[in-house]
Amino acid sequence: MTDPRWLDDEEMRAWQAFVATSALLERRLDQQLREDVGLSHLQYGILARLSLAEGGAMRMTELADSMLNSKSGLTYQVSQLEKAGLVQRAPCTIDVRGVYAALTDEGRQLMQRAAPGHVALVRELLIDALTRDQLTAIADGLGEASRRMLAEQECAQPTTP
Amino acid sequence: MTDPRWLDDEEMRAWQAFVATSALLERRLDQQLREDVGLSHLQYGILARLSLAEGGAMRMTELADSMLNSKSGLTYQVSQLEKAGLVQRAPCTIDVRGVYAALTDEGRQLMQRAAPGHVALVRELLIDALTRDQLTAIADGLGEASRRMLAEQECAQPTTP
DNA sequence: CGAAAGTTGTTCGAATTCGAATCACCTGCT
DNA sequence: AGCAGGTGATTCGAATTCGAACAACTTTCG
Repeated sequence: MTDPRWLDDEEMRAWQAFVATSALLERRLDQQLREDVGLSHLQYGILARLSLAEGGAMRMTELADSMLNSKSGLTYQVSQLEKAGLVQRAPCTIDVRGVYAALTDEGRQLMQRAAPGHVALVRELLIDALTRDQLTAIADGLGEASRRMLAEQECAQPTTP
Repeated sequence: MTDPRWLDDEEMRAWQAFVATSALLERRLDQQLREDVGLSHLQYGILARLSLAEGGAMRMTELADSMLNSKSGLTYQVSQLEKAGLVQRAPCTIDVRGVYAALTDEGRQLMQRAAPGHVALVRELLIDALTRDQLTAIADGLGEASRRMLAEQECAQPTTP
């Protein structure tokens, strides 16, 4: 536990830019989605993930894992979305404990209304601020970073003495 | 409001990498700080910001603006930090309404204990996953993006007819 | 001066988050 | 079969978040 390598100027610049962008972007996207279609960014994320899934439905845990969220947080949000008629729960036949969250027609329609504006804002605030080279560097670099974190997460090997 | 330019593969790859990294990193840093020194990432951020300030003190609004946080959120967190003895409020002599949040000795000491581990984790999870070129691209690209968002924010020109 | 308008920080209520505990159920092993 | 341990989803309480409303003060300008 010696003195760790501090961040040099360039590293600090990258780190601060990353944190600032992350915070500002999250706030803006959330705000726009709210006044646009009445969804939080997280709720949009859930619906978006479901849109991509086979049949517009996923098991709760699978959905929770694919999002940032904890399982209890997902239970709450899916309940909210269900109240709003955008998602419907369905029992799982293979495993009685299991629950599917399935996109409703209304949910799909809302996504079609929400997506263009959302994508446009992502483009305006982030993508269009980047050169093509920067875009590639970010895709590669952050892709690698997130892959590492995800891989680490799955190594929960129990050491049973 | 025609069909907006969708994201192409490369853009999508960058966007997803960014979102994933942002979420995973935030979670990990928060978790480590909590078990290391009992601070949330936000609280650490507040103390870090104060450390850099002249005399270890800042006005509440200035502090709130420099962080992501809303003013009410800051009031809450500073109260928490004050309870923990890491920060102390002080009245502002120039403006009676004003309040300074000032780092205490204890707060400064805690930061000295917290910083090395925090920096080490930032390095491990993000910095060390990037090549030097990627680091520079991120610093430049995301720096530009965050600068644009901040600039936009300050243009709240009232249109008084 | 002195009223109108803007700032500053806090308080309030509602919504959201998390982790721990819980209950019901599946799986593997003997 | 039957038990031990693991898994899936929910519920609960505590902590945190936000925006709107507020009170106190400052600034601006006629």
